[in-house]
Amino acid sequence: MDNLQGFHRSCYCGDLRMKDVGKTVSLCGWVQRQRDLGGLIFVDLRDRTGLIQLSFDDSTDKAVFDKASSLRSEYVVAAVGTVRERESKTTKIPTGDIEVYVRELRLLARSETPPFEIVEHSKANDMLRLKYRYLDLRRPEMQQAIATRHKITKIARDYFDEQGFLEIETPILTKSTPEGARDYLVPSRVHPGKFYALPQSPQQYKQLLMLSGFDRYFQIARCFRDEDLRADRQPEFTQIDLEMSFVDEEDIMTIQEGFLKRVFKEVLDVDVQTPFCRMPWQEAMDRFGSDKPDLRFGFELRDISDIVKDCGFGVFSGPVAAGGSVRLINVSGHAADFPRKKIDKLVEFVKTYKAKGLAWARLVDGQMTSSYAKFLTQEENEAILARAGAQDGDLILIVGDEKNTVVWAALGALRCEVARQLGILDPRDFRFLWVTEFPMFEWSEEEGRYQAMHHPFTAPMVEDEDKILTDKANCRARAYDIVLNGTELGGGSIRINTPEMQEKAFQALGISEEDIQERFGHLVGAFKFGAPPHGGLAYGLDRLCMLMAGVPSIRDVIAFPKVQNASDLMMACPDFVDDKQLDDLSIAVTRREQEETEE
RNA sequence: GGCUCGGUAGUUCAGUUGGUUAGAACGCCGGCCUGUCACGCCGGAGGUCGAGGGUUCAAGUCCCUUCCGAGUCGCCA
Repeated sequence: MDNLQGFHRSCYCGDLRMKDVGKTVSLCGWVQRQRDLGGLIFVDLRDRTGLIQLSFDDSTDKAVFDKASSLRSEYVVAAVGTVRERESKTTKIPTGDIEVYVRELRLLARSETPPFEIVEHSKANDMLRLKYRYLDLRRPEMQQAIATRHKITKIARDYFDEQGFLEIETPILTKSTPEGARDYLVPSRVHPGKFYALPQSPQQYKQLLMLSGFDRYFQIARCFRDEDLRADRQPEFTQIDLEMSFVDEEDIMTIQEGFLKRVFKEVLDVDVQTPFCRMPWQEAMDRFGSDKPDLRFGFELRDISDIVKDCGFGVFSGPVAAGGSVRLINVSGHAADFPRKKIDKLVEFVKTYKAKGLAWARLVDGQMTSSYAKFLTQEENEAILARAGAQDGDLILIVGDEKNTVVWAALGALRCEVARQLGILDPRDFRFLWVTEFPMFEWSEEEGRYQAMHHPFTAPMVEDEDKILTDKANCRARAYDIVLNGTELGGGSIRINTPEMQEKAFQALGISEEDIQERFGHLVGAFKFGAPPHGGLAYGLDRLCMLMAGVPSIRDVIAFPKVQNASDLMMACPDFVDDKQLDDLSIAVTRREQEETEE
């Protein structure tokens, strides 16, 4: 085994080109592949910039040649040699016109055969890749994704700095706030029985920073939520978190549009048009069945409750009578893409959203086949088709339910599902949208009370202020989400800045005076000392990176992500700890998973 | 917590109505080879079929339980 003494890298592998022919270069990296042709050896050397071919032949020093002969995949080497034009070129790699004819070779580390090949477009399954994440990260697409993430955070820092924002760190050890997601708790030796919580977001700190006069704050903030995972949800994730004083919604949105425009231009060379489209929450639900609509395609929802409310078909008239609705989407021009079998699958699909079923009509060659038409009058059928704007070749899909939330959820998801199945979603087509005028409150079936839809510090819309106690269902908030292609990229609001309004908001949520003091006393107390009008926003950085990198999961843009049960396969954590540690923390464990019996 | 899908050489997969010694490709090891780049040619090693239990003369295959992974509903102020 050799060492690096006296060796200094002169350049990276992937940067070399024809213009470098004749130069002597010193390179380091991993052996991608060795091809031993007998009297001639080729080695593809890889670093984070790409591949370069090293060559060795009968003019090579015997000891160097023999060392090259012993190289295997993922060995770490350093080489000194001359860049020369290849005898036979390839366009498969950017450095395919040249090679480095090696005169000095150092073997710095051997490698066992890796558990999967370190190649682009790896077919190895997720479990294996995550267990050996350090090897997975060697692959070019992972290197690119992590580099893209770096660029995005770099631009965020530059941009917000230029806009006068201060980056301020807030505590990781903080206070549990039972509203919202479950907290990760952290015990402390010096406080038996008491716990810190890891922050779900720096929300209260950043509002206090506004009160302190910092005016414009931002932070690349790690956040923690002990909830179940999804492709776009990890238990620890990163927000680009920001807050501004003396602003309204427009000020905040304008700043964000500037940021997103710049980040898309500099990272992807994509020009996004500003200002972005804006849409009240109610319109988003009525047209798309979702508060994060994907605007890359149509198939918008249409309400047909008025047409079917008195019809003889209980599946339609029932929901309307019960206060719900019947709505449809027209998968225009795609009836031929959805034969009966595929429609049957769609029926099962909507059932996962609690819809009881899916009525449908296909218009093919002037003929309508339908699951429901025979139960309705000709006038009703014609009215439905007219409402759908139906033409030959269209597929109409209808969901009715006594709860509008079910209709929206089912059809909202269905329009995305059919678009996905049709393959019409272009990942390079970026459609931004601000969703505004969110409801202030949301009815919780589980709790049997209204809960804050955003968080309890969100200001009500000025014209709805008097509804906060009297008409909760129709009280709208000064909250906004930034949505991109069906993904909620971020959200924020104008906050309450007076103790009077904050008290009203807590009252509306049914939080007792005692609870207010105990849980939010610090914030309420602070607001007595002159809080400026303020508001802000937080991006899900991981989601932004995911969409910009064009990958299907935020795991692909996080160096060391966790799997669905929130464990880390590489580090094998969480894990049991010594009784001594528990004793120091005054913690008694009452329930534990089956510990694997070893030996 | 629910639903759906998956787990077979190092890897990616195939494996028929339950029936001989569980196959292929890539990778790996050895040999040969001077222009390869998915190098080529010859030879070789490599399996607790996720785990446990059951049915059966016989289980990778059927049944039950369980573990692990993915997607999703609930959940995510």
